[in-house]
Amino acid sequence: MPTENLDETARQILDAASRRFLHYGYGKTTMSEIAKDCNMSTGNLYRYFPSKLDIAEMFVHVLRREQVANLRSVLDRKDLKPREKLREFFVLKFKIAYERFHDKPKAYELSSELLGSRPKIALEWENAEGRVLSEILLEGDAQGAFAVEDPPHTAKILLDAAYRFTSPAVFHEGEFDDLATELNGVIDLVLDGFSWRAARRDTDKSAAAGLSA
Amino acid sequence: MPTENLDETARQILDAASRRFLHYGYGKTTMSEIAKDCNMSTGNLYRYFPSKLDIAEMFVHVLRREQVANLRSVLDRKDLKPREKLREFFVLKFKIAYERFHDKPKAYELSSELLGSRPKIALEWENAEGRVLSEILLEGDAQGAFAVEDPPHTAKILLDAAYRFTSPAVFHEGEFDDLATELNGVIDLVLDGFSWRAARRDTDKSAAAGLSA
DNA sequence: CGATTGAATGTTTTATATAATGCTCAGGAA
DNA sequence: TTCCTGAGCATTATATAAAACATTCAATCG
Repeated sequence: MPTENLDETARQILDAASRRFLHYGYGKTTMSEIAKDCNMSTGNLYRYFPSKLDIAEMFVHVLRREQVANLRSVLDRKDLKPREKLREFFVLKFKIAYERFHDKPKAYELSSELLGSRPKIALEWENAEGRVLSEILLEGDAQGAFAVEDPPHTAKILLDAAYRFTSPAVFHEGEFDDLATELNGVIDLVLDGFSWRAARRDTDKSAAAGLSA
Repeated sequence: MPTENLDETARQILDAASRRFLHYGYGKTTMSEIAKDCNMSTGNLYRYFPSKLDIAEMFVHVLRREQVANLRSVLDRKDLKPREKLREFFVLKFKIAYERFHDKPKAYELSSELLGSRPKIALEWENAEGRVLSEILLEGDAQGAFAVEDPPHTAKILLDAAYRFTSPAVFHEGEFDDLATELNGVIDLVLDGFSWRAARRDTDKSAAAGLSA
């Protein structure tokens, strides 16, 4: 469902719907409003999208794609070492989650509404982020910073450990700084875990070398 | 608000209310039903509890106290080493959370309802659990298994890292085993982090010893 | 023939009326 | 004085009617 191969008309519909979703929210925008914005009838909308919910899905799909691209940009930063990339990944993810809840209430409302009816797409998001994280881990592993046997699995573990700072459930006003501090505490601990594993792998290696020698 | 220094009448009210809460849920039990169960008038209930919500608060207070006592029992297990206690603490916490959602829907409904109106009491629960966890950390630190500068702070970090497995938000049928596996993955990583810190502390010590010698 | 329309349809939201409930308090019983 | 009652008030929940809505499709258009 990439947005590139969208019909011109479909894109027009998506744009009109997006504007209304952001401004008024999902529940408060009607199909006839979208149709009127596009100078067409309601019936014609259904030639391009199976339902209103599918328009919403495409809308958040675009949003999430931007966010994942944003996270992926951490991979390209030459100024960061692997461990710093890992931290930056989660700090950025935390910021994105916070802003989604804090500055874009309508987008947040839309996300929740969508996840209520289409729980599966949350898995897609997790997988997309997991893939980026896996690449960070793989790069770090190659450079000796981490000792990761199974990057996708480890990525999942890490996303679990940071879940509190990305779940929209418990953001309260002013908690931002406290949560950011705690997130860094979690990352510190996790990085120390990787240090241990990397050191263990080194000793195992030299032990094996010693045996074979 | 300990339950011990409760008036006889207050306890009677609490018992009657508890039975109805568990069986019918908070919304579906009325003050006059509770009063009838106690052979008294509705007005009299208010001599012992400020409001219906306060009865509910006392009710879940009792439940949570049992759960915290349950978690604390991990501390006394002679057969477990500190690291195993840490793991057992979180596995047990996970099971409790799962069962609360899975087998006792009414109790869960009550918890959510209460947290909606009294967000602060979630902090009390966290603190109570944090205190137990701090003790585990302190004991492990004394035995050299962990290197914990600030047990309460580290406890908070650990509770954050395990948040996903204790938050009621995303339990879905059948997910239990997968989540349990992932929880153990998180604990593995965290324990490796402690191993690293303990090893670092040892080398620091011997370095200092070497200097002073 | 593919693209579009807009009235018709069944469902969901919303507005309104009605009943039930949480809570108070003036007074009564012990 | 202390404990308790229960009718009364204000609020909240439930049931019902009305309006709005998402979706469909036979008919129209280019």
